[in-house]
Amino acid sequence: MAKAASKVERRSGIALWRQIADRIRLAISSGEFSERLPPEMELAERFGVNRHTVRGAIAALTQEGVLRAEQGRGTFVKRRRSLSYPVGARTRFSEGPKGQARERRGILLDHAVEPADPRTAAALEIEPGAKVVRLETLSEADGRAVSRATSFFDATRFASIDDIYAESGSITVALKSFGISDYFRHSTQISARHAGDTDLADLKLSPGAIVLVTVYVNVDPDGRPVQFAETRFAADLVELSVS
Amino acid sequence: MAKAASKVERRSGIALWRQIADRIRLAISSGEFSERLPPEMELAERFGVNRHTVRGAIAALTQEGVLRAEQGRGTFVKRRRSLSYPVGARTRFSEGPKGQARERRGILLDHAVEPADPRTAAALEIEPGAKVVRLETLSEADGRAVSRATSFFDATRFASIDDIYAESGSITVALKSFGISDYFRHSTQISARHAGDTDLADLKLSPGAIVLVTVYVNVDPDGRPVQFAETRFAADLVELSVS
DNA sequence: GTTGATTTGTCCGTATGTATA
DNA sequence: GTATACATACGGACAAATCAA
Repeated sequence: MAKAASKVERRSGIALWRQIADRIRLAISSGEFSERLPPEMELAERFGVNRHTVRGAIAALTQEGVLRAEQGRGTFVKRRRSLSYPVGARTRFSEGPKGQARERRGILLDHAVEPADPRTAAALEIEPGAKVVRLETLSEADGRAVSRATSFFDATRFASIDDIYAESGSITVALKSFGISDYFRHSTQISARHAGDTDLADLKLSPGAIVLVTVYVNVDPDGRPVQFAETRFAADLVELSVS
Repeated sequence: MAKAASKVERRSGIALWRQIADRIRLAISSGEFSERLPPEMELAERFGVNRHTVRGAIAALTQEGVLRAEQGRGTFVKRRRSLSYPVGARTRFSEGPKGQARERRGILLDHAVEPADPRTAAALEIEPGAKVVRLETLSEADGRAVSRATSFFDATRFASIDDIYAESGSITVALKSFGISDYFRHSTQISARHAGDTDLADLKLSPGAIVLVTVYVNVDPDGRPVQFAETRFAADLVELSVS
């Protein structure tokens, strides 16, 4: 790839230090800065700004846990392996990040029984307005929040699925207790957008952060829909893998 | 979904008017504002800011082509359908957006023959440093730039593939002229990040925009890799569909 | 061990942009 | 439109830590 042209835009509504922070984060993820960052003066010259402005960007990234600055030595990139989640017919989150054996848990943030909106009803193949259970869940890997999900289940089939999820922290286990020993991913829609307020807070992201959004339906072996859900992944931590 | 909590953050490095512009864009894409925006005063109250700040946000979105303000009548949402691209074993871009029949074309921006870096060599199963053809391409649907791709081909097998792509605007057609009548998607990695400078320019995006990134290998019927590529989609225009 | 070069950390002051009233 | 408060960006200077000659 060509080296990035040093174009930071003024009066764009985004502070220079934040634009530069984003650029540095990008350069790290693209492997341009692998271990150590260039000195502040060099970065300032490259981006065409004052050294203090670069320091602002570095301070933000340090706060974010991306960088670690050491007086007199330099600024270093904190190593953070990216997680790869599989997406396909046999996708289930309990499998977690592919390959990497990691400590993983699901946390129930909130739950409610409510009437299904038209889109949810269509996905679950029930009457619009029929009662559904909504679960708001958070998934952590190695103590780091990686995804936030909103799931819907038919309330007549899966009453009190919230209790079982709260205990087990696993959709797979929860469904098993309702006699669903196996299930399949019917379809997955993938998009990306800026994180909203609640995701920003729950996933501990900084403003402007990106979430990878998957919207999907899981069906039982008979092809009956059991779960309609939207999962939002912190895009700087995970990638999705289709095979 | 719950109504968005009105929390715009100060001293976050992002001007309030831009945060609000992002929120409005989000509300539009989630269908909350489908046709007409609420009055400026109502928005100001909702986000907890001054009316002038909301006007700044609306001005930016109007400039961006998302909104259209009419004197005395209100502010209206310019309709823009989102494109859905399939991802799977039989994925090829010439199929284009699923379902929607649209005018679609591929444009060759640049090409070069160069030694393969280790990652490319591994993906194409050739010796590191062996010559590869690199194609930089842009895809448009209905005259709107939707994706930017960087592709690599083994230069000994696919010499002058650039010429054929430039003529046909299609990878499928180009490969066919080399005797590859059919091919399969071996694997796809999906991630999301802020658009870099060149993508910003080529896809005509505004700073801070998001790209959906797919990295993949296409193989011929014998399982031999033929193409290693990264495609970057404008995230506000497209979603990916795995089935 | 000393010196000098390099690099991050902190202080000053000033000008401009952003947001409110 | 005007006034006020605060955040952003710049420029310079110096202190503190590190490293190598």
